[in-house]
Amino acid sequence: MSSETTILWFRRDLRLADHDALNAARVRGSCVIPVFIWAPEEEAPWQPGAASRWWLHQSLHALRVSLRELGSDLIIRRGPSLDAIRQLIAETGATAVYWSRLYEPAVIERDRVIKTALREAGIEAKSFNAALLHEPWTVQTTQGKPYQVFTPFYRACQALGDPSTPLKKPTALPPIPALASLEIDALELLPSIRWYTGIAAAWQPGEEGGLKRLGGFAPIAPRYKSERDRPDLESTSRLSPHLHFGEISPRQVWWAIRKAHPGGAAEPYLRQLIWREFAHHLLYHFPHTTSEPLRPEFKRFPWSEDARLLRAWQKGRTGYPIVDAGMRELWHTGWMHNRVRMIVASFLVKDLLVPWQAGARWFWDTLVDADLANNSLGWQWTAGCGADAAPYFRIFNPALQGEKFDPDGAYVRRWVPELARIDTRGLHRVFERDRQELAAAGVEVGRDYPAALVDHSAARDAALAAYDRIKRFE
DNA sequence: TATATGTTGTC
DNA sequence: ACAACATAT
Repeated sequence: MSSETTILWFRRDLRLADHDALNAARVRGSCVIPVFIWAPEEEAPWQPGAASRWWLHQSLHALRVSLRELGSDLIIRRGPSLDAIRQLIAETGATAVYWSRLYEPAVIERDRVIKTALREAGIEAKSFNAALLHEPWTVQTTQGKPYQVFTPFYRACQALGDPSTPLKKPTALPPIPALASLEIDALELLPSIRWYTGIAAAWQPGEEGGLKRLGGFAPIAPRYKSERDRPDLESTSRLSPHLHFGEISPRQVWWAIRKAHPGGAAEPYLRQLIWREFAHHLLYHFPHTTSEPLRPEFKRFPWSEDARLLRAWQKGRTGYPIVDAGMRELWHTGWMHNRVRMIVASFLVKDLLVPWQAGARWFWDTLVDADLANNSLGWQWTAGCGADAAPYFRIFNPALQGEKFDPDGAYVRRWVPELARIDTRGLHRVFERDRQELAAAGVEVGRDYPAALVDHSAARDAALAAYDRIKRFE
């Protein structure tokens, strides 16, 4: 009996369907012991932020309910992870530990140490893929090197063909012996101040919530092609937090979309899944890019460390309506539309000249889908210092972007209600309008809505001049 | 998945 | 007057 006991170590694979490690553990023997170990310090310097912890709390609850429905349970312990695993082995006589791989540098190193220690102790330690269509070392250039440009990476992935079809969720699981477990509340993942009510209203964490979201999105996925850039519409999948926590797998998403649209009408969306793969590829092969620019010349970029500017951006008080709408959507819901992420990021980095790392940190703490791979890629792309980077001179004009992608102003009116009565023409450039006109809509700039933090045209010139300075010494 | 500006074409 | 396009950043 004990020789068949397998510890199933859950981390960010919080689902029961399409779970290779779970499947292998069931095949191996009659006893599977699901465990979650809370050890945030092992992920330093990128331990989960506040929004992620809220999500994790909910997701662990959902996973525990699902496991109990199938006759099993979720044992919850505190780290250090290796100590907790050893303790469980002593308590259960387990002879194997299975888990799903992650790709953050600190986690890779932690897992490597644990795998080695377990094997030296005669335990079968085995990891599985659960998070990616193609793991980072399975895609390489003809030179055998990692990709640094998206399009060739995308083609290489296409050449690898469709992933295997997802595994079904088990209908029953073996019962587990009586073991001590913490309550989820004991992990204190929820903040003492209840700032998360807006987040709770917007999301259903957990496998069921993820599958519901996928089921709702798959039929309308073709809309993604034409409406993806419209934050005032609901045309994106909003699957990112579910994917981050592994509540659904990219294989499940891939096949649900493919089967709903065999003609290829949803290819633009599937291409975005490959961006996610690309981000993990880069994180794995260039692990320093979480904090350092991939292009070294950006190390001497003359950033401004103006805390006042950073704070205004964080609070959504920049005086640029589309930027403020995005930052407030983020604060209230733990999420921001991707087009708006690019706009607010460009504003922070290029208009305010605040280091991209400061923006990445804020996103890390406030996004429910905060993901080290995606976050690092996104910020470096915006700053122009990363792989496949936007050339530095691509500077978003927040007024133009607003007019183009929020043409009716509905997104701004929703998240910046003090501007709700201003007519659409000129809503996105409220700083250019005269006082009387705004007074008629009940707005006094500087009292009801902040004056523009910087003049975009001048800020653009300053950013280009700063870039010119680092370029000259290339 | 950029923008500002200048030139050319069309009415 | 303004769209369409080219080009520099």
